[in-house]
Amino acid sequence: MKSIYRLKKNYQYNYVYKHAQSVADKNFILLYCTAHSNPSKIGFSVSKKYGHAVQRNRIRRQMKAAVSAFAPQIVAGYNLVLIPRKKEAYNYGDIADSVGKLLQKAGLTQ
RNA sequence: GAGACAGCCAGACGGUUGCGUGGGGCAACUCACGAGGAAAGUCCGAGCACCACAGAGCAAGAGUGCAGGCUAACGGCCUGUGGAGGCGACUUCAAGGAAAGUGCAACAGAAAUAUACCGCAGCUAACGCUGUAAGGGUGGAAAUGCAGGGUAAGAGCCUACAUACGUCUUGGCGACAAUGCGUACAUGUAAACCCCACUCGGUGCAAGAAAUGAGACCAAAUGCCUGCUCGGCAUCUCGACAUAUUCGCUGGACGCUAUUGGUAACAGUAGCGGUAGACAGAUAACCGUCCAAUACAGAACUCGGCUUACAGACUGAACUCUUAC
RNA sequence: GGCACCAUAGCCAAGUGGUAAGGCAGAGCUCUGCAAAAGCUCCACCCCCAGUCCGAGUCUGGGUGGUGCCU
Repeated sequence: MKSIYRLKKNYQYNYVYKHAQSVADKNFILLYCTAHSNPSKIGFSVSKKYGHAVQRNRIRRQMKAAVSAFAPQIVAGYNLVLIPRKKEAYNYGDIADSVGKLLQKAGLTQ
């Protein structure tokens, strides 16, 4: 997943947090709001409560891999933030399912 | 069979799809490299940068504390000395000074740095007086322990063996050790203040440098150098969505191997190697084979240590004890 | 990334190395016809592990968790 598809700045994250709509299931929370970005940009936020650095890096990489699988289908003009909910370890199949369902539920896939 | 010491590894190989940095190419694309022994804690020591070149004096504060060596330096390491532990191989210790001074030692106990409650012995008709510190009891600590002599009863009062201190000689670079002689006086606490010796300027890459935009304006004050006195330096403010851009940024007191010197830490010489550099921050997803199995854990300026976390293996010298033959 | 600070009962907290003050809350008892108020009593592994000391909440070292500041 190329870095141009990602949110970079703190103000971008703050904007999403303030203006976002959200959808969630037991695994993830997905925040999204309209923006002038084309294609859409996505950021990942993993809390320190989730675990130490190795665990946080692992869940972030798995989220990136799952999102990049859906990347061609995502509608342009949105900024997204994806946040994990569970504290236990994930397996990749569940992550991919959840992300796909959430994107569909939010109406962001073509 | 049970231990003791030293060291090393931290899954490997392959396939498909992807990520970061750098090189090549007009481009499509392609090639190379891509987290650790602790990257962690930030506990010490340095480099580097700015403050003045890191300064002078005074005061205060902080740290270290057996000896010799190693190191760029260190509070680190090595080899010893002494204490403590272990049958032993061996392990371990913030290990100067209590005779410079001050403070503290609750409760218990007769008495806590000075004493005589019970007791023992002598004298006395008795009250009591004198001598004593064997024994009892309290306490973490009560005038060195134990045996013999000695005595009215006792007591280093005397003697042997220990213990502690002082001192001569000898050995050792030294810490110190051994023998002899003398003494038995000095409670503990410095991880209480303190004394002695040595060391320490401050801030940390969010240090700092360059370039760019806007608005003021050339004056005597402001700021900084940890307190004071000197001495000195710099020179406006704001913004860029509180980390704009580029640099700092990775080749070093570097690593590995061999050899020489050294008990060792380490040092010298020769050869070989090229080893992340991001800025929302790169190692992932799926699968196959081997394996008994994969722990602790993710670089953010860089090194040397220390401390803490850690599954499972492996190696060395053949070191100690016990049992059997 | 760097630099500082804190941790004592459910909550707020005091605490010179020598028995852990106090307030609120909670539980029990007294009082009352029943309550409230009042009074009495109870409620602590001083964050954890080592060390120094005769003796650590306090002193020293290490760890855990939390808080603040630095452009």
